[in-house]
Amino acid sequence: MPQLSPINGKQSIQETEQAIEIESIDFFVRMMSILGMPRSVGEIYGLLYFSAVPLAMDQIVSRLGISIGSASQGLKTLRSLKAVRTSYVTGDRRDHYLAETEFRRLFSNFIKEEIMPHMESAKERIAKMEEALPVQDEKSAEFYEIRIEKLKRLTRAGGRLLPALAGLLKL
Amino acid sequence: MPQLSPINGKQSIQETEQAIEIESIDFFVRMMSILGMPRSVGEIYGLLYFSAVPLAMDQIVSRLGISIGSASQGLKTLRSLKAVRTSYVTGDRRDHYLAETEFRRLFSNFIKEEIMPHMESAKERIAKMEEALPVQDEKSAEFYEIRIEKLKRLTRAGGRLLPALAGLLKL
DNA sequence: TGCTAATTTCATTTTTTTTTGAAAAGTTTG
DNA sequence: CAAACTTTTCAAAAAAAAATGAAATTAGCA
Repeated sequence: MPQLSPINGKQSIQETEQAIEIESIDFFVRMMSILGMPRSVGEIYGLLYFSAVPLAMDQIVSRLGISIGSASQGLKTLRSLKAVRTSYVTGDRRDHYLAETEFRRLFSNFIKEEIMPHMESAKERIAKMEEALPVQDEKSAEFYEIRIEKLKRLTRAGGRLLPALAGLLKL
Repeated sequence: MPQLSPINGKQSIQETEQAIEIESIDFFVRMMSILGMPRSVGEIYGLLYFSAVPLAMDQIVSRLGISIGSASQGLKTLRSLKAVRTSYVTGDRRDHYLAETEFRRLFSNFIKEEIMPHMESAKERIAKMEEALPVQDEKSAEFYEIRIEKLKRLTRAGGRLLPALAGLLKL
C-alpha cells in the first residue's frame, strides 16, 4: 500500500486528492506488474497520472517514500517507454515530469520496445531448431516438421498481429 | 541452459533429438517468461512440445533435472492453462503428459484465465477512484474527470479487444 | 482392505529481482 | 570556475519469486 505524507484536519480537498492518488498508485502498480514492471515504476506513473502539475524527482521521492535511486531508475524506464515526459518549469532547475496519458501510443510503444525484440529472436531460434532437426525415418521427420511449422506460423502471426494491435485499440 | 542426460557415441539420432529438445526447452523458457511464467513451466512445456510420446512426471523430472515438487507445480500450472493434457498409457499407472499444440486455443485460454480477471478488478478500482474524486472548482474537477474517463475507455477497450484477440490470430 | 507407487503440498533454501544509499558524475548559476 | 544542487550509477541489502525435498495425501492394485 502506498503511503503518502499526512495532512491535517477533516474532510478536505487535500484529503480527497490524497485518496485518489492512493487509488491511482494502487491501480497502476497492479497494471504495470501485469506487464512485468517493478512496483516503483507503477507507483511513479500512478502518482503522475492524477497530478495536474508536473512533479520533480524529489517531490516524487518524498510523496512516495521511495529512494532517490529507485525514482531515478523508475523514471528512466518510464521515459524509455515514453510513458512520461519532462516539462520545463521556469525558475526551477530540476526536471519536472508529466504522465503521458494516451494509452494507445503507450501500448504501441510497449509492444515495439518490449515485445517485438523477443519475436525477432524467437525467429532466429526456430531457425536453429530446424538445423538441429533429427533426420530419420519419414514418419518421425513429419512429426518434427509439423511442430516446427506451427512455431513458424506463431511467430509470423505474432509479428503481424502485435504491431497492428494498437491500431485496433479504439479508445 | 537445460542439461539433458548424456548419451553414447557420435552423431546419432539420439543426439539430434537431444539437440532439438535443448533448443525447444530454451525457446519455451523464454517465451513463457515473457508471459511471466517460471522457468520450470517453460522447461516442461518445451520438453513435451517435441516429444512424440507422452511423458510421465518422473521422466520429465529426470530429463530436466528438476525436482519432483517443481515438476508437479509446473504441470499443475500447465494443466490449468490447458497447455498439457494427460493421456492414458495402458499398463502404467502413472499419468502421462502431452503438449497441447494449438496455440490459438492456448492463447485464448491465457487471456481468459490470466488477463481478464485483472481487467475485472481494474474496473472495480476505477469505480472506487470515482468515489474518491475530489469535489472542488470546476476546472480541476474536469481534469480528474478526463483522467478517469480515459481509464474507463482503456478497460472497456481491453475487455472487448483481448478476448477477441485469439480470433484474430490466424495461424 | 491394506500395501505400494505416484503425486501434491508446503516449510525451508536458493535464486532472482528490486530497492536502497552513498559515491560519482553532471548541471546550473552566482 | 567553483560551489551548490540535481541526477545517475552501482555495490550491497532487502524483498520477492521459484525450486527443493520430505512429509502428507491420494490413487491404483492385489
